[in-house]
Amino acid sequence: MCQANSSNKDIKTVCLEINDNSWQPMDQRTTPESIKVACSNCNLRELCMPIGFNPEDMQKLDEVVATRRRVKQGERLFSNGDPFTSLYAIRTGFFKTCISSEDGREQVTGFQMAGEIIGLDGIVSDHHSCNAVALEDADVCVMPFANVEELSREFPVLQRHVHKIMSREIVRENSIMMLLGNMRAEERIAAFLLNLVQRLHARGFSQSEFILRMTREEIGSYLGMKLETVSRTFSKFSDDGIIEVKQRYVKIIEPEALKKIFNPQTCS
Amino acid sequence: MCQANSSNKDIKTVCLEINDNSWQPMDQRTTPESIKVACSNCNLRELCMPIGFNPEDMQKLDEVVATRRRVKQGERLFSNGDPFTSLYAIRTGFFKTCISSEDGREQVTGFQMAGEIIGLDGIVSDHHSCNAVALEDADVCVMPFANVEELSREFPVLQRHVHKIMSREIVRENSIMMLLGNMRAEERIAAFLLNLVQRLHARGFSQSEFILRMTREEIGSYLGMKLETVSRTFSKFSDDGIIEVKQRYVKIIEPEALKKIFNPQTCS
DNA sequence: AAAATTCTTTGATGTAAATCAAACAACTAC
DNA sequence: GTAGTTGTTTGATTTACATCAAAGAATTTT
Repeated sequence: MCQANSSNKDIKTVCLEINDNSWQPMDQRTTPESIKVACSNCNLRELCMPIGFNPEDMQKLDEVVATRRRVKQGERLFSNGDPFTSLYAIRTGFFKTCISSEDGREQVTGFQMAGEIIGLDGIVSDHHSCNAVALEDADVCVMPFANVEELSREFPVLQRHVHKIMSREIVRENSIMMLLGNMRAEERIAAFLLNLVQRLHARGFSQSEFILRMTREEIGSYLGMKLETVSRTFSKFSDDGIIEVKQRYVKIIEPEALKKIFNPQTCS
Repeated sequence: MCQANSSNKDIKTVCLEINDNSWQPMDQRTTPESIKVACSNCNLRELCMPIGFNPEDMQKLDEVVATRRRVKQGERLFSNGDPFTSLYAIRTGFFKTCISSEDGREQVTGFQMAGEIIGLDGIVSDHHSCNAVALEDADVCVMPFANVEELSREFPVLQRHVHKIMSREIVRENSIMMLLGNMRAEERIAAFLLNLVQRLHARGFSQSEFILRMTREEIGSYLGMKLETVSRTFSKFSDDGIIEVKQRYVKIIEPEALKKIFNPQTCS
């Protein structure tokens, strides 16, 4: 979730800004695990919580979050088969969710960043059906699903919000199906980059440059292609002057060109 | 949704059985549109509604369904861009949902049969983001989403049920992503056939034979392959003695062989 | 019943992406 | 700092599936 603005120095700065929790009351600063935190004064509130609450309702809404949990890079927030108890709101960090077939093939089903909700897969069977892996050190708000449901019954605006989050995930996956079923490698990569930069921009990062949190292999798994093809496509875009790539650093030079590749129709 | 048991004659018989509504009270028999119907005495209740209601609660639950609506083969229940108002429970018939990119490429995102819920895509933006097309004459229960949400607040078991339905859809789409991203043509077709027959069997149809409601092209669109490849794969399975195919009629001769193709690991 | 349309099958050929392979860059551990 | 590990790039070759094409069923229209 740390994004470059122009140089390596800037990367660090931005990371500090978003990870820094010194603006929070002392009793909410980071300690080992399980710290009671409040949505009411979280700067990500408008991303993961409904808007339009009056102050006293907002206070009640804080009850939805039980604790906070740190997940180190490479560790799992939950795994396939784990009992489902909670949804998780990402405060900082970056996750991938993935499933694997019995014969070991892995499919990345999504990349999630701050303000996004993770764990919806577990509701249907009371067990998680995917793994959620932190791609960088992360910090999540643990929302026991019983709390979510109870408060949803009390607050229609929260209820609607929960429904929208689930519906959004369904719609997102629909568009991934379109990507996987109908698009060629260049179109997939263009769509991927545009989606990523759009979400990052909504979180206050640059519209043009960022640091990838995932490997070429993980991108390929998400987009249904091999890591070599991901790498070649990046190189191709770079040769064409559409993007600048240096390992995990990406700068979008010609966003319109990317949009045109993704969707030949709408753009000119 | 009408499935053969052994001959064309049987197909008609089964269709009649499931479409026949003479068991219903006179005032609920089919007329042009908008007939009040009750979940409490619907034979699909256990598929689309939560179980474990006591009789008086069940009565209240009937309020979730406002009307019924007939959709003729080829017609749409809703289209991309339509305002979202309701979820639909399929009583009879068979649907596909699909999205299309601006340049006209179509992606089938699902096939839905009796007892399944359709329309969840519309919640997030208050507008539908896909088309729902009847692949055969269909009859759906219209459930205004406002009713669903209101009753959900009153009945936790209904609330949980709605959440599970949405989560199930997310998990289904996850597995389609695995299919599209990692599997070869034969594996996709094997998975498709096994899934279809399993759902049909849960509805009282044969475990081994059925009539496809969709074209080769629609199957291909769902599975990310061309209609010729679908046809060739069917022919291959037929040559191998795994299935019997004659146009839309399919009989599964060797279910274990299909499972083995779908998942080389778990089976023998 | 004939004609038109839609859907399916099968064959021949082409191609985008996978696979195989090797060098190189970056990061981690000692 | 060096060795080992992990991730990335690029080239050569292969392949699964797409594309093109044409004939044959099945269904619908007239």
